[in-house]
Amino acid sequence: MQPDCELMIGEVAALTGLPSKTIRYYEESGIIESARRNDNRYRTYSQADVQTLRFVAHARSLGFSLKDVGELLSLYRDRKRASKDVRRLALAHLADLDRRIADLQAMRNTIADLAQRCHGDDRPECPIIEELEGAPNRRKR
Amino acid sequence: MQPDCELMIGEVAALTGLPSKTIRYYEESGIIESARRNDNRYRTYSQADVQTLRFVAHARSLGFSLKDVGELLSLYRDRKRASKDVRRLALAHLADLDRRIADLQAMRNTIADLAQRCHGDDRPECPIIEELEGAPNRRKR
DNA sequence: CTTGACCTTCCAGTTACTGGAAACCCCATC
DNA sequence: GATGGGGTTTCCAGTAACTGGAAGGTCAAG
Repeated sequence: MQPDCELMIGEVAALTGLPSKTIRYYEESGIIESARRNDNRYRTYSQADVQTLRFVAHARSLGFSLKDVGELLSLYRDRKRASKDVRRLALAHLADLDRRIADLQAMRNTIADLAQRCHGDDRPECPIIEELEGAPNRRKR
Repeated sequence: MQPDCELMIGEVAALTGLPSKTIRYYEESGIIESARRNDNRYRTYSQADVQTLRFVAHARSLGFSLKDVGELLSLYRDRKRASKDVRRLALAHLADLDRRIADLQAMRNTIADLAQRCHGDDRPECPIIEELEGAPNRRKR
């Protein structure tokens, strides 16, 4: 692969694992800068662009929001970044993940318990329905 | 509280913990049937409506989608329901929750590991950025 | 010259709400 | 009677991060 061969969006999609649509969406939403165009008005990408998109894809796969990804990208590009800024972002995300996991886990445990107590036969009696009929648990917000 | 006193939406909101907006939204999206109106065209609700909305709120708080809530509601109303139908819904939801928890947990562990290895000082070296720079982990889909 | 595989833009739909605007209703007060 | 306050109504828009589809341009092969 030549160092400066220009790639089209489909090739970049194949290289990054991101759908072309998503790459265009990232451009449109300002997460990456607008791609150069060739004579046909087709977007063209360099290897550096592929690297940037891989960074984005990886950050997204770790659950960072696009907003966070934008900040991570600018830290990534900043050679003088302070690692504490990166770490702060990561820790905030970690806390968010923990919150979401705890919420889901609580639901999961309740559902598992109810499902386990439900006969699951042709009769109408059902602890699941009965539970839903009762007062909802306090949901913290 | 009289048995058949008609409540206005704000009172129902207070009784169910659901915002008025959300109650209107549930009506509009067909999850509950359209409320009767009084002379002012204000929505009025019975105690039975409050009970239905509590059911909905509780199911939502357990993470069921509105679509699922619709099905649960019709099972709730069906005196001849088979508990296995309820259970099937619950088990599908459980599987979904487990999938989502596992996904989040994997992210969480990676982030926690990276954050722990990051010095978090004023220097630019950062394992978090380095990880994101590398190839993204295969994400199953 | 047509076909097929790309690419382009634009619009709509997804989920479950939430916020805000403009207007109406009712009651209490000045 | 005017005003104010608190409810209510409808409608429109925005959220997050895409995804699907339509209509049309470009290019190489057959």
